[in-house]
Amino acid sequence: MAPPTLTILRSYAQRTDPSSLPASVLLTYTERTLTIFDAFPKSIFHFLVLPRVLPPLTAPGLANLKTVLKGDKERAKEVIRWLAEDAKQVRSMIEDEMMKRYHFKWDVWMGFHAVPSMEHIHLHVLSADLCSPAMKNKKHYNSFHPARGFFIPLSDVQEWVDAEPSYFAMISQLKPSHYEPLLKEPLDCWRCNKDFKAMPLLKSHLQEEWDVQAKREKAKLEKKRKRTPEEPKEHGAGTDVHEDEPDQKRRAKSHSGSPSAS
DNA sequence: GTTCTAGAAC
DNA sequence: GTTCTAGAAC
Repeated sequence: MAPPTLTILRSYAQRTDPSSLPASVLLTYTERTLTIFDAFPKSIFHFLVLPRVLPPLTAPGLANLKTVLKGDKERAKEVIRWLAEDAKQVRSMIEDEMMKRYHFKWDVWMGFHAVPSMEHIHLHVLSADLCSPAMKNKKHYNSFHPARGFFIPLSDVQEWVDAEPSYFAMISQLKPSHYEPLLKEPLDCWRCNKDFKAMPLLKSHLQEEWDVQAKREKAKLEKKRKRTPEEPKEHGAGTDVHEDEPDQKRRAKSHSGSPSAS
C-alpha cells in the first residue's frame, strides 16, 4: 500500500466547510475546532479534536503541541482552551454512547502524544480500555499507557501554561530524545501492572480486564434495579452487546477514502 | 500514521 | 514449525 499522507489532519483543519467531510470522518465541528473519528482507533472509542486553521492562526504554528506552546503564550492558552471545551463535549457524547451500547460508563482519557507522527496538533479523546483490533504493537500501546509519560494528559498541559516561566520553558521543549525511548519500555498492564512477554498476550489480558469491569458494572446495575423496582421495560433481556468491534468500525460505513489517524 | 515481511524468538 | 517483532517502504 502507498504510504499514507502524514498531513491529512492539516488538510481537514484547513477546510473552509468541515461539513463537506465524509460522515465516516467527521463527528462534530465548531467555529474553532473539529472532531474526527480516529481512523485506527486504539480503544473502543477514540476521537481526535483539532483546531481549525483560521487567522491569526497558521498551519505551521499549529503543527504540533510544541509549536503551539512555542508561540504566543496567550494564543496557546486560547487554543488549548478551545480543544478542552470541545473535548468535554466529545467525552459526554462518548459517555452517552457507552450507556446506550454497554449500559455502563468508564473513564475517558484526554491528552496529547509528546512526539506525534502526524502533522497538525490533535487532542486524543479515547475510552480507558486500550482494547481494539488496531492496537497492534508496543509503540501503539506505550503511546497511550497512562503511566508511561508519552501520553500527556490535557490537564498537565493546562497546568504547564500557568506554571512558572522557567518550568514552562523546560517542559514545553518536548524533547524527542526524552520521550521516544518511553515507547520501547516493556509491556505491562496499565490497570494491574502485570508484565507481558508479547502483545497478543497483553491484548487478551486487556480484554479480560475490560470484561471483568463490564461484569462488575452490570452486577452493580442489577443491584440498583432491585432496590428501585420499576415497571419492566422491554429492553433486550439477555441481549448483551458483544464488543468484537471498535466503536468506529460500527458507525463509520467503511469509507475507503482518506481517513485520519494519529 | 500503516503495511509488509525477514528472521529472531520461542 | 509457528509466532511475533521491528525495520523498510524508491
